[in-house]
Amino acid sequence: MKAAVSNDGHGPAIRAVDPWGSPREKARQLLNEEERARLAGLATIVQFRKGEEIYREGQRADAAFNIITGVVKAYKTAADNSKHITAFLFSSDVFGLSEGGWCANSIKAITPVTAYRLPVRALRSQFLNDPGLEFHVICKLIHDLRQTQHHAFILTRRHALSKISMFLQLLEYLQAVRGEQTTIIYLPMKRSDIAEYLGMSVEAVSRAFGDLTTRGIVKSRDRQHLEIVDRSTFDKMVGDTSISPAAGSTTQ
Amino acid sequence: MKAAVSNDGHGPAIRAVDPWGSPREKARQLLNEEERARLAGLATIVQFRKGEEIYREGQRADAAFNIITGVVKAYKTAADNSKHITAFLFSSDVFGLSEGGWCANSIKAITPVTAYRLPVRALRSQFLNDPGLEFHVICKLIHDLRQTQHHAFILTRRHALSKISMFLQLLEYLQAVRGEQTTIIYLPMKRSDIAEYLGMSVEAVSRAFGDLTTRGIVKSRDRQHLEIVDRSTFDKMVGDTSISPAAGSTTQ
DNA sequence: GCTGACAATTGATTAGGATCAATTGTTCGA
DNA sequence: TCGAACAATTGATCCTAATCAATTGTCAGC
Repeated sequence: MKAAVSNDGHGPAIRAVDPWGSPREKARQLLNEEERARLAGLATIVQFRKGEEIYREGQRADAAFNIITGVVKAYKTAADNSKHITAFLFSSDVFGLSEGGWCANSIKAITPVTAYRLPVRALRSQFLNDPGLEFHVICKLIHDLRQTQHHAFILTRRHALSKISMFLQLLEYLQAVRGEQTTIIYLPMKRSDIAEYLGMSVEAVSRAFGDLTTRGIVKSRDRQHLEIVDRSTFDKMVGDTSISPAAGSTTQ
Repeated sequence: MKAAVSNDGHGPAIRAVDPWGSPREKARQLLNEEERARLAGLATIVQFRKGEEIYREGQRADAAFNIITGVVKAYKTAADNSKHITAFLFSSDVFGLSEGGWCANSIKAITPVTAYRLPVRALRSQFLNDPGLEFHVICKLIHDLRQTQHHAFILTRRHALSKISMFLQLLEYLQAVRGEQTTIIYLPMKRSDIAEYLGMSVEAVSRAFGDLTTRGIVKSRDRQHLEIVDRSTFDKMVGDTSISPAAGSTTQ
């Protein structure tokens, strides 16, 4: 299986301020190398096409997935058929871990995706043998909770520019902890996905990107790749009312 | 210790729609009765005055708390000194459970509070003896995650009325799962707390309550107690674009 | 009961985003 | 390569909530 990302925190070029505290980002990955190895035999590799729905909210969850490459969105569908995106998930993120055995979110691939598929039955038996696994689940949950709290905080921002800036900061940060380059921010998702994640209209998203570009704060190669050129102004947009970093991770 | 709330789900008068799936609300309580009993000797009972800060974000977390009576708010302070309230916690809620050993949020009593105080050292040793405890932590985390996701969803609502209605629905629901009456909704927190929780101005909060009253949807005894009199209209305000319920609880 | 500090409401104005509508840009399969 | 379906942008208008400002209401301590 793919080796755990070597960057376990204070890697080379993490420009992005850590909004959630010390980058204990291994938590994002459910398993460490040893456990991955132990589960390797049980896992199969699966592929999904771009746009493919991996599972639907309310469905029986019969397997958990561990993304190898690609990006996925997790969302809930409201009564009026509008969507609320709860998270974007990237390589080595885990999803489908269910408590009750049902999916709380729908999951859809927004790029082609390769992933390890772990049947819950196998996972369950592994749980009985390996008590340390529970600890990793706890870490993963704490990580998700922290992420979701940060998401909620972004959603409280009044201005479109503020939301978009914080979103870019988030993507940059996630690239950093994945050990990827951070000069160019990769936006695999559609503008409408961003809108649904940030609770704003597509038009507002578009205009916010336009503003950032016009003001010379960012420069975009194409729709999906963008670079922050005026860092200090950018930081001001974000940091204006950004949350003060917490040292650790806590439930509540 | 106080016995676990008898209502473990399908109690008598849960009018409120469950926005998060099956009411597996025991998860809110970290410990079951047996475990409470086992920890009883280690716990001390502590009291906090209204307005008292129980601990501050970034502080070392040397104890976890289990609320007996009273209400508490968890919040983060932004750089510009503005506050973002992440959660309101009620009786039998747990807080202060930390992974890294540091608090991620500040906690302040918004009413007089009585709570069990569990030193982390005692808790830690208990963890070694009792493997089932980890499972309860997982349940608690899943519960918190679900709550926070719902909070994020509320924050995406465009209209003040929608946010306030969903907030009232949430309070009503929480009263129901705590086994309290649900005809009158108790609002222990200040308007400014609600504003900080919902990402809106105090004035907007005030006007939204005014609107609901004027339209005859709610009736308020006093600042802190309010009753929903026109249920169908109320449900329409909420359900307009409310999220469809999920059957279970899942991470992502 | 008074009084001062704080909480909540109410009013007027304004700024920002939602919405509607139309255009341009992109992608992918025939 | 072309064209159709979808994605993104741009423009104009409307509407809501933020903001500023002033008033009223509430409560704790004297």
